[in-house]
Amino acid sequence: MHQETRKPNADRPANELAYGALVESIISGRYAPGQRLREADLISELSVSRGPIREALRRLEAESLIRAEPHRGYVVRWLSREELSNTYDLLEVIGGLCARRATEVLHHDKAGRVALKAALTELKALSKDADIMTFVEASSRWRELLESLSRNQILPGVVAQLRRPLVQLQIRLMIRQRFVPEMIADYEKVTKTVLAGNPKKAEEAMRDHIRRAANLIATLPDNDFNTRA
Amino acid sequence: MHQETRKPNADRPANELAYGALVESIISGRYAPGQRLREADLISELSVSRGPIREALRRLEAESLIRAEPHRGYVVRWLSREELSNTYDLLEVIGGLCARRATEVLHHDKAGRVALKAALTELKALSKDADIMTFVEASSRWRELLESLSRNQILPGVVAQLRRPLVQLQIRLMIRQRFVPEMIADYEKVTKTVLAGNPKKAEEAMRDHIRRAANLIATLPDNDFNTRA
DNA sequence: AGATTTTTATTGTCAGACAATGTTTAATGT
DNA sequence: ACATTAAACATTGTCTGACAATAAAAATCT
Repeated sequence: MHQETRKPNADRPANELAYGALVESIISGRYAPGQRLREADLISELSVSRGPIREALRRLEAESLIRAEPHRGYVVRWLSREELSNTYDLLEVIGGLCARRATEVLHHDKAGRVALKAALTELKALSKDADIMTFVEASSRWRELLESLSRNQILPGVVAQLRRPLVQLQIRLMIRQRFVPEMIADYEKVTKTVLAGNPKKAEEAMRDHIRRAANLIATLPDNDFNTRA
Repeated sequence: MHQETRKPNADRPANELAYGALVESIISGRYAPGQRLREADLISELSVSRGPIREALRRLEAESLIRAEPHRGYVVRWLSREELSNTYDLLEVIGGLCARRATEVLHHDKAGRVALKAALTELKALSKDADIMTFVEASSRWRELLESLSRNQILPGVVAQLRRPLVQLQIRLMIRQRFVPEMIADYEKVTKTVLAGNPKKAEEAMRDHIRRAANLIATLPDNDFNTRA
């Protein structure tokens, strides 16, 4: 019985496919902030039926990547300047916790120290290539490594959720202005402080770094932000 | 045309109804942690069809109140001791931020100061009545007031999400042992410190309070926690 | 008993229909 | 012409029924 594969696409579950495609489209900026999402469009675009699409949309709503307007559909979420600042306030204290814990853990984790150094080396090597996206990805890997070293199973998810609405802004900033050297210096400083083994200082270094990033992003012009809501 | 109300229940959207009912059942403990949720059961229990139920489940999954097991359904999430500790680490730094910011804001917000004092008074009054649930609700109101005073639009949602999996534990703790006086003393101290106007001290007081709460919950016996995963 | 196949239960997906609601356009009254 | 109201339209929300895909349980064979 070697029939053709039928309508239900067997490669990947339709709901995950829809969810993944939507996340991709949103954080890449292909769906502009404020843009309305119509179920009918998504059906034809993704070739899955309403069920999985609606499930994916609810999921994205819960992660506050999109906002639901009853009987009107969903719109891609748009951060106001204030929300951005609020988000960074949270990221700052959470990042501080992450660095502090990682420092404590690394004290007796040689493999971790090696891995962290490697991530930094990779980051510095990439700073010469001009490609922004690969640099952003590498810096994400550095951050995620630090998060995993902090041995807090909840933290990475919280950080990811807080960061999602603002990665587009970060990328836009990097593309328009070349802050890569400053960022590299920051990553290097945090890494060294963490490896030095003083949790308090590591926490402070990470908080400084995040504050600096916040200040940089705040220099973006008004039309990158939601002024209405 | 005064026909009977048809199948589509017009009172409240079915998806919200399902979501609300499920949240209620989970955080109240009516659905025990680890319990499996079958769509068919939920359909007959809530009298809504699969669509809305599945949307609600996806939403709950995104909020990590339940965990999805592909083709096997969902189970009510169960915190391990480690996850509980991790969660409190996050709540501690976030709570500290909240208290610090609220202190700054209250410096020039008389109405806010009055409201905060009122919330504390209510809390102290309720401490005499034995009803645990109303006390827990009042303490939630106190905390939420402080969150709103902190003027961080993102913070309340993050805190709510982190707290959801552990409120049952909190309630269980309060019912088994009478820590209400200690808690009251804590709330009073934090409130006074916040009103005193020193952000640093307020932050520290709140962090101490949350750490104490974490230590109390950690005294619960093993069978309140998930030992396997 | 242990491994292999069949059965069964449940989730995952699709399609079509209609209800509920919000938006736009047309009709109406002044 | 203008504002108000009513009809038409578009889109989401819900229900139903059917079937596919998968995992767990039961039955079968060696």
